[in-house]
Amino acid sequence: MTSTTLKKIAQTLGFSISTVSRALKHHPDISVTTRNKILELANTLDYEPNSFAVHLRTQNSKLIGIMVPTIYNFFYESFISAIEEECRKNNYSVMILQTANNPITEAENTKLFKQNRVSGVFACISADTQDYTHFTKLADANIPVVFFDKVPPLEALNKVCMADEQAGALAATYIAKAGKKRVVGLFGDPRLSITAKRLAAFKSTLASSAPKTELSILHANTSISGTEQILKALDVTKKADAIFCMSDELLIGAMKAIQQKALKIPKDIGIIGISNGFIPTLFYPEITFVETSGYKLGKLAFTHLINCISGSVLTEELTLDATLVEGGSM
Amino acid sequence: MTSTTLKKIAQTLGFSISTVSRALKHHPDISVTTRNKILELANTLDYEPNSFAVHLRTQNSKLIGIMVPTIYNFFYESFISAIEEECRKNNYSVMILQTANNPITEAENTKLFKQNRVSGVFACISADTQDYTHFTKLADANIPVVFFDKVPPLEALNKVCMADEQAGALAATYIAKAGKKRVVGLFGDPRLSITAKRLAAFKSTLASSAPKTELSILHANTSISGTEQILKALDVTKKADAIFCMSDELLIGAMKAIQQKALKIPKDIGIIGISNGFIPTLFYPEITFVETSGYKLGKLAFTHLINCISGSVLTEELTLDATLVEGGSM
DNA sequence: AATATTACCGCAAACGTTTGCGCTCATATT
DNA sequence: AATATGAGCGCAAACGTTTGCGGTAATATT
Repeated sequence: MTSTTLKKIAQTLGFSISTVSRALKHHPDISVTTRNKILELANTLDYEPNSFAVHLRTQNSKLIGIMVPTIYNFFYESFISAIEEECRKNNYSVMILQTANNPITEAENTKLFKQNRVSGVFACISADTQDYTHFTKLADANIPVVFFDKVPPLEALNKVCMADEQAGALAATYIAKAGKKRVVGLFGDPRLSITAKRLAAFKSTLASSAPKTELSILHANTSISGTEQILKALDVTKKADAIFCMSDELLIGAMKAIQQKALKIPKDIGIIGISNGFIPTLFYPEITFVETSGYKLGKLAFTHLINCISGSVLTEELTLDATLVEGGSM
Repeated sequence: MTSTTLKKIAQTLGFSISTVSRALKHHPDISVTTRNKILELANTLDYEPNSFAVHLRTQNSKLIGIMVPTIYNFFYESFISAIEEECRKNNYSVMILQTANNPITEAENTKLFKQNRVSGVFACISADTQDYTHFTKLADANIPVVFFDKVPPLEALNKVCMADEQAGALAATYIAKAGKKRVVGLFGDPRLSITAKRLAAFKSTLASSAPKTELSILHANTSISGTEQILKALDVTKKADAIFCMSDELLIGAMKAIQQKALKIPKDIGIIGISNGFIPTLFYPEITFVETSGYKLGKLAFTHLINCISGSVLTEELTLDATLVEGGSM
C-alpha cells in the first residue's frame, strides 16, 4: 500500500491536482460541493501531505533545530518541552540533537541542521567549544541561531540567558540572612561564562551583606568530582556550615558527600542550589534553591527565534529573572 | 545568501547537473579531474544536499521516529542515545516526539510521523492508551513500528522488551538470600503489562525461595503517591525490613519516605529497585538494583527495525536479559 | 583501415507539492 | 442583445535531486 497523493485523489475524482490542493486548504476559488467531495475522499484515504514535497516547493522547512549537551537534564528537558509546545501550535517540527559536550559532534550537528534546511536553531554550546565557525556558517546560510544557557563569549549574537548574576546574588543573600559563618561555594567549569557570572555575583554579594563570612570556592566539572571536593572540605577541623552549589550536577555530588558523612540537614549543615526544581525534591528535607526555569526560558527563546526568522533581526541578549524556592535545607 | 545547489555548481563550472551529482558521490563514470574540480568548488561553496529534494526523489526519508512518554528519564534517554548513535552511523536522522502519557498527543504524533514519511518508528505507549488504530494506520502506510518498554497487549507486533519476569525474580531472590522477613513491594499501574509481569515473577519467586516471608504489595502511579504509601507502611507496628521498587520513579518516592523517617540504610531497612542506573547512584549508600539497560535495548531495537524496514518482516518479540548491580542498600 | 570497445558526459523524466495565470461558462449589468 | 463580471476550475512551471538511457569522441581490436 503506497501512500495517497494529490494525484491519486484527483484521478479518482476527475479533478485536476491543483483543484484538489486548493480544496484541501479551503481556497475560496473552489466550490463547496467539490471541496466536500475532496475532503471526504482525502479523509477516508487518510491523506497526509508529503512534507518533503511541501518544503521543497515552499522553500520553508518549518523545522527548528535544538542542540543541547544532553537531553537527560531537567533544565534542557523543560526547555525542549516549551519549544515543542510552541512548535506544535505554530506547525513547526523539532529536530533535537545532542552534543555530549563534544565539539566534533557539535560541528557535525550544525551540518545536519544545514542539510535539513532548518528555519532556525537553538544552541547550547559545550564547555570545550572554542571554535565557532560552524555557527557562523549557519548564519551565512541565513539560518538564525539563538544561543541559550551556555553561550559563546562573543558580541552581536542572539542570546537568551538566565539572570545569572541575580541568581548568584539571591543565594548569597539567603545564606547571609541565615547567619552562616563558613560557606563553601561549589562551582563548575571556570571557562564558562555562566560560571564566571554566578561566581562573581555570589562572591561580591556575600562580601557586602555578610563581610565576616569565611568563603572558600571549589570547582568541579562532574558530580563525582563534586563529591570528592566536598568530602575534602568537610574533613578540615573548622567544618563548613553552608554549601552553595551552582548546578544540579554539583548538588548531586554534594548531597552524596553529606549523606556519606551522615550529616543532618539543616541541623549540621545548610545547603542551597541553583536548579530547575527536580533534583532538589528528591531529598528530604527538600533542598532550597534559586529557580532557573527552562520552560520559561524556552518560551522566551521561541518568540525571539520567530522574530529572527521573520526578519526583524535585531541581535540582542535577553535575560530571565530568577526566583527563590524554599525547601527545608537551611 | 541563498544556499548552494547542484545547478549553481554546474553552471559556474560548465558541467551538467547530472555530472555534478555523480561526481559528488564518486560515480565511476566521472573522470578524476572533473571530479576534483567539482569537489573543490562544492567544498568552498559549503554545499549541503537539500535533504527534502533527496528524499522526495529517492522516496526514502532516512528518518526514524521515536515516541516516548517523556525524554526526561534516564531509561528513555539512554535508549534514545543508542538509537541516535546507530542512526549517525547509518545516515539516518531521528525525530523525537513526547506523549506526556496523553493518548491524544500520541495519536497526533503518529500523524506527524506519517507526514514526515518516517522509515520506521520506535514507540513506547502510555498507560492510558486503549485505542491502537493510529498505530495500525502507520502499518497500513507501510511504516514498521517497533514497540519497546511499554507495549500493547496484542499479538503479531514487533516488540522489544526487558526480561521483566527475570528482573522481578532476580530482585526477589536477592531479598530472600538477604534473609528479609517483612517485605513491601511497590509497583506501578496494574494495567501495564510491565507491572503484571514483574509483579507475578516477584511474588512467585519470593514465595518459593523464602516461603515464610510476609509480603505486602502496594501500587502507586507517581513518586508522590509512592512516598505516601511507604510512609503508611512504615507506620505499622511490625515494620518492613525490605522494600522493592519496580521503577525509578517509585524508588524516588520510597527514598523520600525513608529519609523522612530518618531510617538508616541498610541497617534499619533494605531497599532494592529496578533501574537503568542513574537514580540509584544519587544516594549514599548507592542503591542495589536490577539493571535494565535502555542503551542495550536501543541497540537491539535498532537492528530489529532495520530488519523490518529492509523487508525481512517477521513480527517477533525480543527480550533483553537483566543483571543485578550491587550497591550497599541491603 | 574498418570496426568494436570504452571513458566520459548530457538529456530528460520523475518524486509530490504550490501557485500565477488563463480559460470557460453562467450570471449580472447596461 | 451586447458586454462586463465573476465563479470555478485546469495548465504548467518550479523547488533540487537522482538515474536510466543515449550520445560522442577517443582508444583498442582485428
